[in-house]
Amino acid sequence: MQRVFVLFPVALGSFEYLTDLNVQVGQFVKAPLGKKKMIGVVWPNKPEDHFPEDKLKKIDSVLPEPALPKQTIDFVNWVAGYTLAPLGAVLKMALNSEMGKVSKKPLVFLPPNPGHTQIDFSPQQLKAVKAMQGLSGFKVALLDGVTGSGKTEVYFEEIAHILEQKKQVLVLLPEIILTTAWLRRFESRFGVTPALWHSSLTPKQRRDTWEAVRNGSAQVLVGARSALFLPFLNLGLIVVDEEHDPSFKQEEGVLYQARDMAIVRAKIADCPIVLASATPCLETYSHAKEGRYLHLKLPERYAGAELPETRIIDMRKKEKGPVRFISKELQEALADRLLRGEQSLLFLNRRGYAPLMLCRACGHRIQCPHCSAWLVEHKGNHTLQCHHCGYTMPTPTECPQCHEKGAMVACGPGVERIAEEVTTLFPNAKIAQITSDTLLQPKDFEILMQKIEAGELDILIGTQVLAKGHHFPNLTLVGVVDADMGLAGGDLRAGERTFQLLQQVMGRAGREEKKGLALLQSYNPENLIINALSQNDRTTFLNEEMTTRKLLHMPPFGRLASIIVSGRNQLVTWQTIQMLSKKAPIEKNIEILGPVVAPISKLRGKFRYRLLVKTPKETRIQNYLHFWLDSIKIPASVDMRIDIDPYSFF
DNA sequence: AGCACGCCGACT
DNA sequence: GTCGGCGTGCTC
Repeated sequence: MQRVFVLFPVALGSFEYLTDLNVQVGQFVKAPLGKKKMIGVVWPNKPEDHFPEDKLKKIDSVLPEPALPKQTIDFVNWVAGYTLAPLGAVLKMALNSEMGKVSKKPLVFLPPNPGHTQIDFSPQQLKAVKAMQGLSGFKVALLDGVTGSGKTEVYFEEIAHILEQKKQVLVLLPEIILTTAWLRRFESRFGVTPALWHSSLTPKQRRDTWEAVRNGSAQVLVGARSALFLPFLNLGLIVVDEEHDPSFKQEEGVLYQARDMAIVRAKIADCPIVLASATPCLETYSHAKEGRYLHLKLPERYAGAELPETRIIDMRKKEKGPVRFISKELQEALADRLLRGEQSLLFLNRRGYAPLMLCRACGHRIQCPHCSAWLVEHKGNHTLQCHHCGYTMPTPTECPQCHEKGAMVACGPGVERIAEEVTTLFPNAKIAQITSDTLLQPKDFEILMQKIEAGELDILIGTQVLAKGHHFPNLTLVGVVDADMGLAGGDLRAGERTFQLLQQVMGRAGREEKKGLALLQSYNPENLIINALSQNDRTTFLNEEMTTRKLLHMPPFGRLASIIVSGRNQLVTWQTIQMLSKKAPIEKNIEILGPVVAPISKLRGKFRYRLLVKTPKETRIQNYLHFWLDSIKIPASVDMRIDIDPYSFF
């Protein structure tokens, strides 16, 4: 009989068992846990932490499933240690729900052909390709190219290079809905489509893809952030495309930043990692500037296309005629494109018709019953919706408070309202609203893209789903309806996010021979970010932002962790965070900020409060948090979670 | 994460 | 008397 540790895919640590079976670390076993039998993984021993022998249960059986690779085990351990998430919760991300089942007819993944197509590279692209091919072992490279500079083809070349060495490649993309265009490019370069990993795979697809990654038959895998935890056997390259994209930060369950964890994964595999972006995030840019990352620059658009001309429209100036959300200048630019048969894009990052319904008679504002947020009017289906919890109600005809009829007014614009205004201004234009409400499935996206390409649409009006990676050859005008929108709220990354998002959106204009125009409507035209955007001056913005962060010891010049406490009972929840705050150990150079009410103080019926821990860069913030929190008991009705390197301050 | 235990209110 | 609501604590 030997003692072994087993880790299960549930939010717990590893448990000790007895067995007379011959088991190896990484093997899958079935063992009793509570009242149930569960499949877990034999985990490395922790010699210091043994359980009384008479309380140990026995392992039932060893599964014929091949063992989890050692690199995956090391990675799970590392991520749990860094994020302070329960080890088993991290393991869960590395397994699939069908562990132990065998597919009768597994999916077949063909070998991509590295030599399928030869690409004509510009001298700059060629330089980047050569530099990447020179990498050996672990190294981070930032592929820093303006929108339309051909970054994808450059990293495809590195993928081909790694495939020739018979190693596996992982490509992380921010949102899988965008991949149809990407997959087509991959297919034309390599002759086949790669293996895919995302949340809408069927259980069988997950099972088969997982297995194909583990046995090496899937050579290139493209996926969303969770693909990082797949059991690669011989990983030779990771690519993180659009590395600045905020969706790489997982904000539910285990809280982690996939870009940062990808770097750790590459380190464990001792292989290079390429971060690609036109607007690198500040952390990445700073490391590249310091020389810690290889900085590969593609400063020009491919095939001589020029970056769009950009102008700010000062919305403070009063215009004659009716008050509109679309200024005269933007209207004229739209009219001009319609005349020339070119396409336009109007960007507003707000779904629905209006973000607030207000009663003119009594001033009542309609709020979500579960969240501290206004309900958003959606005229399309005559509802009011909460964008935080999904609560929906029919649009009322009278005020719910004072019952005055016809007094409810819509305040502010959403995409639907802009579409309405465009229809009034240009009744003959073919327009489309493009938001996550209208694009429910990848197929919807495909159909839309075909319509755009076929010239069946004149004006696209949409949210950030339009911002990324798309190539619209005939689109020559981008109008940003409210450039100031993202700057409110004052969170650490508001400026950076706005800059990245708007730069990406503006980059959709004029990607081929026709010159593009981008117009930014702003009530704040002197703002540094708006100005940097209008002058296409990324360097000024990044340097200014870096100076500020350095001064405030904010990331990447300091470390942050957020402690979020939530519960249905407001008083108990508040008392809990007060208690936590009072028990924080006093350390030199460590600041505890708060407690504060989270910006959306009530979400899905739970009250939320937050503490922010700020330490110097050199401090291992996890050690401090362990020292502080490990011995503290909090009421079971209150949930506490820790967010290391928080991105959102909700 | 599940699941059971146990303590209070409502109903046959 | 008993059914069942969910707050609390445990799983090697």
